Amino acid sequence: MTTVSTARIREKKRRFLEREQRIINVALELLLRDGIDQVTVSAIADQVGIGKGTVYKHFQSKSELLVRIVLDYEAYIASNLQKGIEATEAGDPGALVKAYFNSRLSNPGLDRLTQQLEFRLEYEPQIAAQMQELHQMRRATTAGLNATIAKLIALGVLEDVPPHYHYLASWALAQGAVDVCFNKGLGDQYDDNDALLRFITGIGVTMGNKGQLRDI
Amino acid sequence: MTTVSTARIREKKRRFLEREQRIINVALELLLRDGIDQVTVSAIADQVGIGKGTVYKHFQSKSELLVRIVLDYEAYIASNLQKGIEATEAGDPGALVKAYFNSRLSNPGLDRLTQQLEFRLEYEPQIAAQMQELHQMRRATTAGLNATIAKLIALGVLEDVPPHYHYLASWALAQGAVDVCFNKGLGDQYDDNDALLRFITGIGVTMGNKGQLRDI
Amino acid sequence: MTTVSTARIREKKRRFLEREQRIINVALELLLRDGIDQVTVSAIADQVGIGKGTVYKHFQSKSELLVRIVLDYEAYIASNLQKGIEATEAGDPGALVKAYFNSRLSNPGLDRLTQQLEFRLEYEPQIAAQMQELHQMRRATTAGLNATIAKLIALGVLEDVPPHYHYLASWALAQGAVDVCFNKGLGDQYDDNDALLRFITGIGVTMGNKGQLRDI
Amino acid sequence: MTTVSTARIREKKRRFLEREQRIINVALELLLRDGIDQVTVSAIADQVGIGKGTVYKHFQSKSELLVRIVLDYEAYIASNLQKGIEATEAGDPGALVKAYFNSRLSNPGLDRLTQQLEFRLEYEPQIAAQMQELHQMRRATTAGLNATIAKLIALGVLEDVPPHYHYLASWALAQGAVDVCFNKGLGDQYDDNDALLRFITGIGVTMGNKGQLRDI
DNA sequence: TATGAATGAGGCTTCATTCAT
DNA sequence: AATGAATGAAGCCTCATTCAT
Repeated sequence: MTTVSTARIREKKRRFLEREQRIINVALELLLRDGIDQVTVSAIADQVGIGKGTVYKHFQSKSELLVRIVLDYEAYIASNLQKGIEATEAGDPGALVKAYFNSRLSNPGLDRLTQQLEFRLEYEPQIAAQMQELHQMRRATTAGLNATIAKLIALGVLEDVPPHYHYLASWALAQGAVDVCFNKGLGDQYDDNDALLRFITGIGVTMGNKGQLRDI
Repeated sequence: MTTVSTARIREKKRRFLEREQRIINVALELLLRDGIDQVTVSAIADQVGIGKGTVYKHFQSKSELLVRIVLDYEAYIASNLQKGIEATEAGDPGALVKAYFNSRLSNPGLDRLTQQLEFRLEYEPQIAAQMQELHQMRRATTAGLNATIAKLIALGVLEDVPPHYHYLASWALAQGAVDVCFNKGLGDQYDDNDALLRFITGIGVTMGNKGQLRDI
Repeated sequence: MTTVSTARIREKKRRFLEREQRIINVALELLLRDGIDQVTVSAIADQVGIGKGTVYKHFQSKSELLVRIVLDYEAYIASNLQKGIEATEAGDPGALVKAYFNSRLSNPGLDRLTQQLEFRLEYEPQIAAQMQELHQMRRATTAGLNATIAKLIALGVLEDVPPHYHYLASWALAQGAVDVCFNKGLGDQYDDNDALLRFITGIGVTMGNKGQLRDI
Repeated sequence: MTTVSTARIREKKRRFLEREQRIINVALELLLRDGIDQVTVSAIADQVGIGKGTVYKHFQSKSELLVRIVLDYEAYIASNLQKGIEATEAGDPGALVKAYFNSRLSNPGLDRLTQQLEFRLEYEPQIAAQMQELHQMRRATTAGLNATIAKLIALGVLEDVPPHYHYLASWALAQGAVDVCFNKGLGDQYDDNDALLRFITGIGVTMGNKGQLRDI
C-alpha cells in the first residue's frame, strides 16, 4: 500500500516537474521567437495548452518564470566553466577560455535573451531572492576563476594583472560577440557568423597572454 | 514684410528645434536615471515643462522619440570613428581603434542605454524607416572601416582576415566592456572599473594585430 | 453482520461530522485571525490538514461553509435568549436582557464576524435556503421575545410600546457596542473596553423600563 | 488675456471637480443598490458614462474612491455633531444627542455602507494616509464631545462616568439602530421603522442621564 | 473516498495616443 | 499652437470550483 502510494506521489511529482519544464521551454521559445515584450503569460499558457492559472501553480509571478530561465542558463554556463577549470588545472591552459567562449557562443540568441531578461528583472522586488541567488552563483564561479587564473599568472602564462581583468575581458568579448550577431545593420551584413565567432574566440584565447599587451 | 515674416518663421523654427532637443535631452536623462520601463511620455513632458500633446507635435510616437536618441548616439560614434579613420590614414595605425573604444567607453551608461533601446525598438513597425536609417548609417560607417582596415592589412599591420572581422571584434569587445560595467554581480564586485576599461581597451588596440593570433 | 456494518456506518458518520466541525472551527479561527477577505478555501483546507476537494464533500460551496458559522452563532444566541426567557418567566424581569447582552458581548469579535458574514452572504443565491433558515430562526426567537415582553409590559415593568421596540433596541445597543470595540479611531482610544461594555449593558438593562423614557 | 485664461482654467477645474463628484455619487448609488462586492471600477465608469481610465485621473485606486465616500460621510456627521455641540453649549442639553442620532439615522443605508467600507479598507496599505485622516477627524470630534459632556456631567445632567462612555454608548446605539434596519429577518418583520428609530432615539437621548442607571 | 492540479472568468491598473478647447 | 483630460486595449494575477486519479 505505502509503496503504491509513494510511487503514485512520485509519478505525480514527476509530471508536475515535467510540465514545469515544459512551461519554461515554451516560454523560452516564445521569448526567442517573438521578443520579450510580446510574450504574455496568456500566450505561454496557450502555447503550452494549459490555463493561465496553471502557470501560477508553478511560478508565483511572471517574473519568477523569467528569472528561472536566467538562473538555468547561468547554471549551464557555470558548469561549463567548471569543466574548463578542471581541464586547465589538468594542464591545458587554454581550455578555460575555450570552454567559456564555446558555451556562450554556441547559442548566442539564448545568451542574449538571458542578458536582456536579467537587465529587466534587476529591480523587480518580487524576485529579489532569486537575483541574490544569481549573484551568489556568479561569485562562486568568479572565485574559482580567480584561483585558476592566479595560477596561470604565476606560471607566466597570463599577464600579471588582477585576475578578474582576465575573466572580465573574456566575459566582455563573449558578451559583445553575442551582440554582434544580433545587431541589425552590423553583423547581419555578412553571413559567415560562425567563422567570425571562431575568429573572436581566437582573440579571446590569446588576449591577456604574456607578451600580448602593449601600452595604449 | 516678407523678410520680416521670414525672420519670424526662422525664429519660430529655431525655437521649435530647441524645444525638440530639450525633449530629447530630458528623455535621455530620465532613461538613464530611472530605467527604460519607468519613463513615460507624461514624465518626460512634465520634466520638460510642456504638455503631453506637445511631445506629439515633435514625434509621431514615443518610439520615434526613443529611436532618435539611438540615431543621435550612432551619429556621434560614427563621427568619432571618422576622425579615427582620418588619423589612421594620416599614419597612426592605432588611432582608429583607440578612437572607437574611447568614444564608446567614455560614457558606458549611455552606450548601454542605446543598445537596450535599439533592442526594444527593433521590430516596432512605426519606426521601420528610422531603423533603416540607422542601418544605413552603420553600413556607411562600416564601408569606411572596411576600406581603412583593408589598407592596414595590405600594410601588414593587421592579420589578413576579412576586414569586418577586425571591426566586429572591436565592436564586440567594446560592447561587452560596457556590459561588464553594469552587470550586477559581475563587474560590481570590484571598484576599479576605469583601470579595467583601460586594460580592455589595450586588448582592443592589440587584438588582430599581425602576429597576435594563434590557432584555436 | 448487519449490526456490525451499521456500527461501522455510524462510526464513519461520526468521523465525518467530526471533521466537518473541525473545518468550521478552523474556518472561524482563520476568519477571526486574518479577516474575511484573506481566508481562502485553500487556507482552510491546509490548516485542517485535508485537501481542498474534501471541503467540498462537506459544503457545496464556500458560502455554505460561511453561512454555517452564522447559523451556529445564531443558534447559540437563540439558546441563551431562551434561557433568559425562562428566567424572566420564572420571575426575574431583567434576566432576559442580561442574558442577551452577556451572550453577545462576551465574544465581540465573533459577534462582529457573524454580522459581517451575514452582510456579505445576504444575496448569495447559492445559500438562499440557509438564509431563509436563519430568518426563520430569528422569527421563532422574536416570537418568544414578543410574548415575554408583552407580559412585562402588562406587568408594568416595561413601557407600553410595541414589544419589538424593546428587543430591537436591545439588539441595536448590543450590536453597536460590539462595533465600538472594533472601530479603529473610536473605541481604541481607550483601553477600558470591559468597563465600557458593562456600562452599556447597564443601559441595555434599564432602557425601556417604565418611567425611563421622555419625549424626544 | 490673463483674465480669460484664468477663467478658463477655473472653468476646467470646476468641471473636473464636478465630474469627480459625479463619480463619487454614482459609486455610492451602485454600492447602495448592488452591494459592495458587485461594484467594479468598470461598472462605475460605465454608469457615469466615462472610460475606466478616467476614474484613475481622479482617484489613484479603487480604494481611494471608496475611502473618499467614508471620509465625506464622516465629515458630514462631524459637522452635524458640531452644530449639536453648539446648541448644547447654548443651553439645550439634549441637542447634542438628538443631532447625532438624527444625522446617523436619517439615512441608515448610507450609514451602514460607510461602516462596511471602513471595515474593508482598514488595512488597505494604499490608503493608510486617508485612514489616518479619518481617525484624526474622529479624534477631533471626540475631543469636542468629551469637553461638552464633561460640562454636562459637571452640571449634573449626565451620570458621572468617563465622558467617552456617554458618546460611545450613543455611537453604539445609533450604529446598532442602523443595523437593525437592514438585518434581514429582524427589523424587516415590521414596517414602522421610522417609529422604531424614534423610539431608539428617545432612548439615546435619555440614557446616561442622571438617575437613569441602575446596577447590573 | 480524498485529493490537489487545473481551470478561466473577471478584477484592477497602466499608459500611449487622441482631440476638443 | 499648446494642452491635458479622456480613452480603452491589454496585461497580470486570484481563487472558487471541478474532476480525473
